[in-house]
Amino acid sequence: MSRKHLATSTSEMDFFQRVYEVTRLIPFGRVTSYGAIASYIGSPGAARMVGWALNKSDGQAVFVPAHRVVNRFGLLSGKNHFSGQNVMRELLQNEGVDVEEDRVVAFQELFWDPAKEL
DNA sequence: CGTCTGACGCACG
DNA sequence: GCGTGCGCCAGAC
Repeated sequence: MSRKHLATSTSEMDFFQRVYEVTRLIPFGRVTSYGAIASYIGSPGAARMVGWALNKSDGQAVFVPAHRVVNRFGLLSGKNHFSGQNVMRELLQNEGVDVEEDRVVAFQELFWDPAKEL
């Protein structure tokens, strides 16, 4: 059977697709971490892969708000992978997320944990 | 086909 | 309490 058919559950999708799906569910003005996503999709410890997947998210048909994903310290570790130097920061500030020194100021408050919120 | 390298996070000393 | 090492898995060389 073709594995391209519309998946009815996340278990039908591969790692990358799961990353994209969860990332799209991050609410406007909120942020989460690579590790939180990895853990939620059933691959705890595969935080690096989440970053790798988001890097490739550029070519996705549906927009993936990769700028809402930061590392566990709230640092914009992936900002260098956007088209411009401060694109990631601008996108976040555009949503009302305060960023200082490449770091989400109210990270703890704005943190959105898929395991808890979903 | 073996090895290195990541948008990370943790266990261990 | 901090530096070092390694696992996660896929892609580049």
